[in-house]
Amino acid sequence: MGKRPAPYPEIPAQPNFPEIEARVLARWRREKTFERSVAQRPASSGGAAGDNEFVFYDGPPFANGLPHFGHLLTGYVKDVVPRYQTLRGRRVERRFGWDCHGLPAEMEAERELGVQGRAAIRAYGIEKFNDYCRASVLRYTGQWRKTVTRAGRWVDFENDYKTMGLPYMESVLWAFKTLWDKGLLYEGTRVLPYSWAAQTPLSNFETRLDDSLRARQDPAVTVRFELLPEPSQGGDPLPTELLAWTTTPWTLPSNLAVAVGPELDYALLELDGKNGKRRVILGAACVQKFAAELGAARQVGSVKGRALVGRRYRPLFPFFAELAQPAEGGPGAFRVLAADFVDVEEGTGVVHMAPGFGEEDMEICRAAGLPAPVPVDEAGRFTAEVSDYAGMLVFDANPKIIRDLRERGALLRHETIEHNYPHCWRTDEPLIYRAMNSWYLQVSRFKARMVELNRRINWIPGHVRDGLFGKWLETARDWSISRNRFWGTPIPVWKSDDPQHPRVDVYGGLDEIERDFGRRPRDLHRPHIDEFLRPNPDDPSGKSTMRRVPEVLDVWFDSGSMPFAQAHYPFENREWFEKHFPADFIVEYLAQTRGWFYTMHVLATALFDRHPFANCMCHGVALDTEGRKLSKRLRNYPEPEEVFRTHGSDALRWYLVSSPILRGSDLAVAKDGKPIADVVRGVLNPLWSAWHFFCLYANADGMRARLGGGAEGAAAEAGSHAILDRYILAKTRALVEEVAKRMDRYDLAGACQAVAAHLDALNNWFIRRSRPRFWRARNADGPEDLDKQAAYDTLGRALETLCRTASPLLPFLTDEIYKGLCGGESVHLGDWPDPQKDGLPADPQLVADMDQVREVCSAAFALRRRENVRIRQPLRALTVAGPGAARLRPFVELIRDEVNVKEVRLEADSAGIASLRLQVNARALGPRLGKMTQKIIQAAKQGRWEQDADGNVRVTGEEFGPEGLHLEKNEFDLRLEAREDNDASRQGLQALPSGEAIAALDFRLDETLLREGLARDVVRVVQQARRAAGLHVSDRIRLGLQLPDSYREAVAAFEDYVRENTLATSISSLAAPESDAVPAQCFAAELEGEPVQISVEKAAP
RNA sequence: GGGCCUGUAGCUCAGCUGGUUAGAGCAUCCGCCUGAUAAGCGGAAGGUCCGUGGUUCAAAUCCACGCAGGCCCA
Repeated sequence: MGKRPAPYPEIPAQPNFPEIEARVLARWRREKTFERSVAQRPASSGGAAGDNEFVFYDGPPFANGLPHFGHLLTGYVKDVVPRYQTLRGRRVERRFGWDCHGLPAEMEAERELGVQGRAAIRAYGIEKFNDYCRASVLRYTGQWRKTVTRAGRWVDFENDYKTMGLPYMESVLWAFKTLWDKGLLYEGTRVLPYSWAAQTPLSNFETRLDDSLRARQDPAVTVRFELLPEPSQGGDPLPTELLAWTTTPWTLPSNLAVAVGPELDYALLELDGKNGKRRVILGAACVQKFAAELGAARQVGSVKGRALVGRRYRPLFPFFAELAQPAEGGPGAFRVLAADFVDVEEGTGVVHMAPGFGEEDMEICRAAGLPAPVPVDEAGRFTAEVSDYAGMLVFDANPKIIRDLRERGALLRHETIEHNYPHCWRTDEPLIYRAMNSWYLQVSRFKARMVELNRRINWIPGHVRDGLFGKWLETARDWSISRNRFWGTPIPVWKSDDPQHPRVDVYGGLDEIERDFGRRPRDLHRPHIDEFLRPNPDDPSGKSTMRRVPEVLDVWFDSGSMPFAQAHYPFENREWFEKHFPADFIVEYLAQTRGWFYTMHVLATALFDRHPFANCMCHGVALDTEGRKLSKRLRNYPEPEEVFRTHGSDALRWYLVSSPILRGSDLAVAKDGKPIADVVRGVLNPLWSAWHFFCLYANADGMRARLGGGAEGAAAEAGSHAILDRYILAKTRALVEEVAKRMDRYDLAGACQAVAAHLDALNNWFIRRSRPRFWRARNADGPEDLDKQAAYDTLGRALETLCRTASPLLPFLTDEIYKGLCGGESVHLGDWPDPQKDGLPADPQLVADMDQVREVCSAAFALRRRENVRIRQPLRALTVAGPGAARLRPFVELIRDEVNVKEVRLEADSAGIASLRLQVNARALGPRLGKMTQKIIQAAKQGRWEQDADGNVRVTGEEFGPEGLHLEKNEFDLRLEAREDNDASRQGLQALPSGEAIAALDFRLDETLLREGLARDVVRVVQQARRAAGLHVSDRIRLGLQLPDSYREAVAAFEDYVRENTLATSISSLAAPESDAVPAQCFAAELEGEPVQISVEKAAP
């Protein structure tokens, strides 16, 4: 008999997953699998153009940083969903994008070039600076590509988009111009969060990114503002001062007013000072806080804030003293103003106002006709206007300012407070608030529409729509879109440089610029674009020039433009854009509700009156086990490269995608990566194990599974075991449907759970129960071979379908198995399983029955455990009694084998061993009977009920009257329970959890049963010896045994059994050893404490 | 100060369109099988469902008020 060729790969039981992944990656690259998986799906299904596309937008990462753990998580989701949709037949194009502009790039360039600040950059040369930025932002693209590729993420790097590309930027200009034409842009002066370190204002949402709020210690001072006598009221009887509190002493030199709450009560205190009596005014509710300083003071009156409004005071500093004189009939500076926002929670109820440095200050002061001087330069240093502190960084000036106040007698209290203070997300330096000129998008005008359009978006998790994002939209403010920087899309506005001849031009594209300037920009970046000058057409003298304003656009304007700018819309691809907007799906981390999600929504609403994406998934943040953010500095996370090397990408993918982080919560990642190893153990190994089993036996038998249809037919032909075939195929169908349902809802974790549960059914039920069918010797075309073929067909089909179903979740492993199983093309080029075409029967009843079978077996095992009887010991009989028992008829063989009994009896009547318990269906009963429900539940629990011959059930008891209370059929279930006083002897009883049947195991043993049990014990030790000897599962052996008497007798009585189950061609007795030494070729073991020896010798086949 | 989320077994989390006895995985304990897998399988133990009130015949689930944690906004 010649050796049959192995139809399947010879694979190890313990695979090296990283090695497999490397192989699969090489194959994908060689066979251009990704490209083909996209290309083979038509964009339209024959209906409307593009109707077969699933549109995915890839949020562009900042290009000049390296990919980190968080990117991997997002990347996996960005891969799983498109792979799934591709299987479903959709065309899913995936363009990678690079976010090139903005502060991150500029900061890095400043650092590396040693050029700090705007003035230094101008001196260095804007062109050289920007050239440096351009080169540096693409520095890590290679590393990105490598990591993303290694993670198995399929994305198109060739056809990527870059926000610094000319076409992209031209689309951004178009957006600006379009918004301008709609009247949604304006230029204005406002107080903005300003990063003096980065020398630029930030948008309100940039200050909210990540952990920009950080604890910081600052001085808090309480200062005295000395009121000037009020001649009209005859003057104050004594010198009087207002107390004000601030945590930004450096703004005091710019103080122009103080504000009080008009309706608040203020206390008038009198105290003795060095220079005689004086009076102090502060919020009545705040007096207590200043007990230390004002303890000796007497309250001599109280006054409403309203009454203080208009009073003048002496400026603390001389720098802006001239503003006390009203400019054009206004009231002038250094007066008490009214402001509703003033409260007495913090401070004194009197608020110092520096309109150049506070948003509310500016509003209040502007209403009072006051200017907003800003004596602080771009770098956060005082200007010459404030001569005493000129050149000092404002925070550094605090101590000197406080000292000067003290010397001047203007300081009441100096303390230090720790508070949360916003910091610059790029430089980590504290921000200041500063009046700036800026360009604004008037978001407040279409806020309501954004809220409306948001209702069309499906957010995952759902609460984000009306919660985090919805609430944020409702409070949206105008967006400061300009930055006083260099590396960005230029604001396309040209202004006349002569105010006598004003003119403003806005350009929305290269053609328009060429038309007016006579040449076409080849690069829209500064400084080139700044060189486009022309005479002002509105100036008859011809002397003034149109010059571009210096600002560039906020980088978030770039990324918000991604849906149209990536396609150079509207200059090209008009149709393409229409078909790819809005996106079907995007995913980023939760904080992008302030970033990319938000800016896309703003621009989509303003420009197109549409929502930009239909399904948006927000995931949480990965933290370490201490709850800290993952940081390079702390090295508190498993290195991705290391995980790839040890466990592989599929394990990491599964770990992340199956975790609650996808539902928006945070995930604690253990640095040691143990949970990832658990994925290997719990998911990858079992899947591999099933495949290994298949290969092992199929190769030994030289048989192939027939996958192309007919498996079901083959299963039907086969004998008694075919029910397992039908079961696993029906179970597989249920899996396919469950995973589809989950994936369609973007519940990736749920899909993982379904796959993991299925693996258990496949390995620990179908395969384990089917093993004898794979063991049996071939017998050319006998019934054994038909059954064997059916088993291979079924297992092959189950594996093949499982691979296709799980391929988005485990793209490497499933492709490796699929290729070995089916040959030919990658699993990722196939279709989602179709139960009809793939012959997967729908049989929920069979699946439910099999679940019941497993319950019966579990019950039997529990009974054995209770009685301390090992499973190898055959027992006389298992009885399953109850109305549900008959359904198990087709499974008796299976149960008999699994629980090791000689007979399985199914009986409808369980009266002898079980009693009935009434379980009322409260859901049905409640609406009908209301209050009575609880009493009925009580009665049922106490067994106060009767059943008549027709099966009618009445609960009895005084409260239900003499007749009792009749229950309708749908209002109760009768469940079986083991009877304490059962009439069976030596029987263990265990009710099934379903209550439909009760299992009774007969533990009475006789000589034969005992012997068989011992024979099985012998078989077990022989199997251990086989394994120890390194034999193949199908090798035949000559078996030698040296056993205690009882076992020898058992082997003699069950010799055939022992031979069959150990593949022994002969069994002989070994001579009793003369010493304790074990002969070299023998395997030593113990049976019930007695030493035994076994020799296994490979026999001819 | 306001908003959103979270609070369930030792740990990580399901369940929460109200329905009697609250589940899973991991960890623990006990045991078992073994001609694929000991990186396996089974069984058991483990819970005032954060608290207090309320609605209801019935609350982990709905409502109110708290408490604790996270995030966001003032």
